[in-house]
Amino acid sequence: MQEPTLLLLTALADAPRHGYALIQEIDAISGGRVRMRTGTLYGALDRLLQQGLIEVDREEVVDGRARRSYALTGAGRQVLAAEAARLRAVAAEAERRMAAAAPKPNPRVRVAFA
Amino acid sequence: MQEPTLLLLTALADAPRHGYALIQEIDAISGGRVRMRTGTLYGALDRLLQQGLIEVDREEVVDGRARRSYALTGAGRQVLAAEAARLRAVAAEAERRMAAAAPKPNPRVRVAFA
DNA sequence: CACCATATGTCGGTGACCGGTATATGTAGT
DNA sequence: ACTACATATACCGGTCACCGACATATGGTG
Repeated sequence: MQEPTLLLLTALADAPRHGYALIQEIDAISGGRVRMRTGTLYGALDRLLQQGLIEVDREEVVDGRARRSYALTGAGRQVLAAEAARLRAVAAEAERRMAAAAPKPNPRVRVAFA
Repeated sequence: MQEPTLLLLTALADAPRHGYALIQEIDAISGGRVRMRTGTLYGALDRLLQQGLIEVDREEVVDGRARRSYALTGAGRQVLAAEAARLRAVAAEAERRMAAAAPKPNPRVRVAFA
């Protein structure tokens, strides 16, 4: 699972959203860092639908424009939770190791936890 | 940056290591979940060397076997720190949103933190 | 003698992602 | 009236990280 896909699931975690809203939501979540392309989005949506991690919530027509909104499934929620836990673990390990490296520690600076 | 590459940098975060040791280290870090292939490893090492995130630490011959160890550069350390922070942020956002969803909250169960 | 651990490396295939393009309507600016 | 932008969905070709398999070589174990 790559970052765009993860952000997609994250953007669906609190409420169902349609494609274009997901692009904007991911832009906001990432602080403008990730601008999801439509090619990535709809490819990812197809893949996630096929994997059963998301489902079509409803289809409607607003102002003459078709709009299809997607929702996380139970499986999707489980996968997202697992993925989030895994990311936290890897981030923690990376930070722990970087702190453990310290070839020339400054004796005036102490950390509160080991 | 994908997970194998991130784990590679993480495995180098506390001390220099050679290729085969990195495979074992990543196996250990991930709790056996990620078994890095040599194809992935040496490809990633070449890429990271080219990007200046790692460097060759030393080359030696042990028991008739060549051994080349790699070390994180300053740039690599910065990138790893940034990546770790980013992952923690995404994981936190995903968990926050999943908690915020709660369509049918059980009133007997309360969370300690909001 | 076979097998596994150690150790480095190449090569072809796959698949997620990117960038560009296409289509269509409503709104705001000039 | 024309242009540009926001909204909205969708396809397609290219790239590149990763995977799986294979190749090579030595030392230790059953």
